[in-house]
Amino acid sequence: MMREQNVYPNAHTFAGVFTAVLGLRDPLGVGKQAHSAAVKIGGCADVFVGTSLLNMYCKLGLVLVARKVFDRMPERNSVSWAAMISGAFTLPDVIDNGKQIHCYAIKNGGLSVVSVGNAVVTMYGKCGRLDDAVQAFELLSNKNAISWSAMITGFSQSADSENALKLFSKMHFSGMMPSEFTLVGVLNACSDINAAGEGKQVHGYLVKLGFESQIYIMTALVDMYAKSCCVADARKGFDYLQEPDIVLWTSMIGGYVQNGENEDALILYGKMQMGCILPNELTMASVLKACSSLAALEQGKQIHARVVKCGFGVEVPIGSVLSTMYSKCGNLEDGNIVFRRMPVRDVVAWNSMISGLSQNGLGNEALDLFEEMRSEGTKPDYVTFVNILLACSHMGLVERGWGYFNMISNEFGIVPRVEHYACMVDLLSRAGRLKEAKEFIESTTIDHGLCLWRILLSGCRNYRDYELGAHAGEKLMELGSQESSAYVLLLSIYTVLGRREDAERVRRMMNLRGVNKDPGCSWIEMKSQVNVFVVGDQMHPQVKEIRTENGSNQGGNWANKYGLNQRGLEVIGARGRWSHQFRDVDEEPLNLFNPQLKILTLSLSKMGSFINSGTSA
DNA sequence: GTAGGGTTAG
Repeated sequence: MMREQNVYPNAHTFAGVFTAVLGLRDPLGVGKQAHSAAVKIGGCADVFVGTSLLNMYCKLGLVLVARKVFDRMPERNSVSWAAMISGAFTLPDVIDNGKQIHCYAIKNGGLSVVSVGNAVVTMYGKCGRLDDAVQAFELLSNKNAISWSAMITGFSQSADSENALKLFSKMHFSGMMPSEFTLVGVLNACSDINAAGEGKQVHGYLVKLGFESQIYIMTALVDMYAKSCCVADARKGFDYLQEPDIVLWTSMIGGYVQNGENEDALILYGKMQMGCILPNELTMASVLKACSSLAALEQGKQIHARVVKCGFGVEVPIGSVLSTMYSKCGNLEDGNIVFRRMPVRDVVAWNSMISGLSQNGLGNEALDLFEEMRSEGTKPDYVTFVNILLACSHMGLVERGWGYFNMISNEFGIVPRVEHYACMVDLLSRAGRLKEAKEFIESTTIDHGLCLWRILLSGCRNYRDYELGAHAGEKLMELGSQESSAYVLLLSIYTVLGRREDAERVRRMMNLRGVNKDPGCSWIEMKSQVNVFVVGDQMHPQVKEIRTENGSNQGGNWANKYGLNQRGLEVIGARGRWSHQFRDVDEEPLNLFNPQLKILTLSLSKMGSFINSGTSA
């Protein structure tokens, strides 16, 4: 408005602008614009303006940029120094210095001032020093809502959600009214432990207090429902607010992705673009993940183009998901290019590329990359080992697999998870060492529910070990499995063995437990069209070519091009699996009226037009 | 003093 009225800003106007942008939702873009405008009129030479600018960059986490500004300042005052110093602290510095300041405050009676005490609680909470935070919290003689919120948020941010909830209930009974900050902390705690029940109670409570139109609260609420697998409830919350901001859009899109509703995620993204809402890096990461899960290469490329247009680059997290997206679509070269171009590669980025290689059948390369990762000093995490063990599994490297399995705890001090045990059972089963796999399952004390037996069962199917298969199948039934494939397999085993009574028992159990047989299906995108294949499917217009040309050894045949195997059902890459959803057990009459399939094909075509219209602009 | 993200999976 000021500029509309032809009043030109002077240097000091910009100082105000730099401070004001920090309150915006997407401060960096506006801040950078203001920065270059200020440079044009030479405003940054002013100590006051320069200090506001470096303060802005510090608050946005861009300490190096702030340092550049600082170094170029012709004049600095105590505020500039303070801003630069506080911006440059790293976490260990903060803890050490925070402790000193804490002592200083105690000595000088500062803690009797509640705001100082609250700051201490917040500081310890943010650093994950919960014991210290609790101590500081309990020492507060007169706690206000901020004190309670600080402590609750501290718990929930340090993944101690149970204590967050306990403290919230204590706060409630003490008669203290919660603020929006309290409720955001509590909702995050609920989503962290998947406590939809508690989350709903908090939801009811906050409606009573009239907080439901507050955008921070609604975002936390949407996230809570999405993380508790109540994506429809999340959507209700999203629709409730008339003007969702980019964070709320991103939460909802991400909520769909987390729940595997990738088509809905892309449709919502299309809608967002129609509303001319600008995405940010986090939005793009979620949307790309949706493309990656769908193996929708064309959509993914378009969104990649948009990422470039927005100037987002291939930093974490976009780089990781882009690399995954290309690898999952069988385009390892581009996946690798993205990976190599990432300026900083964290453990997730390495994991992406390792899994890309292993999924495409390049297990040795995956293991080499793991070594490269270690030599570059990146510490592997538990996902790294899942990928490594899967690579061993694909190549049948049993002994090396054992080596890596032991390495998890021995060399890296990571407690092996169910996933690692599952990989080992998979590795042993695929290698035909079924007895060993069974002994491994029986020897472990880890709480694996059903999954290890299920993996062994499919291994037994591949090697036609009926006896062991029946054992695994019975275990699954005994443990109350709801999965149709286990029952179907067990049924066919007993049929083959002629054990009619047992077969009949399995059938009765299926009816009793209401286990349904869903046909397996896969899909692949070719030239912007999604081809869906269902078990026993003869409906594809080119099904003849798909079925007959496959199996012949001519180079570049349909099998390689379309990634279909002989049965024409399972989507496989040229050198391995990709985009494969369900594997079928026995041939089942085809149900093309399965509502899920309809949704899949229809929504993909719809969303194509949304996205095209969005990116061609 | 508050909200959203990427890597695994039979």
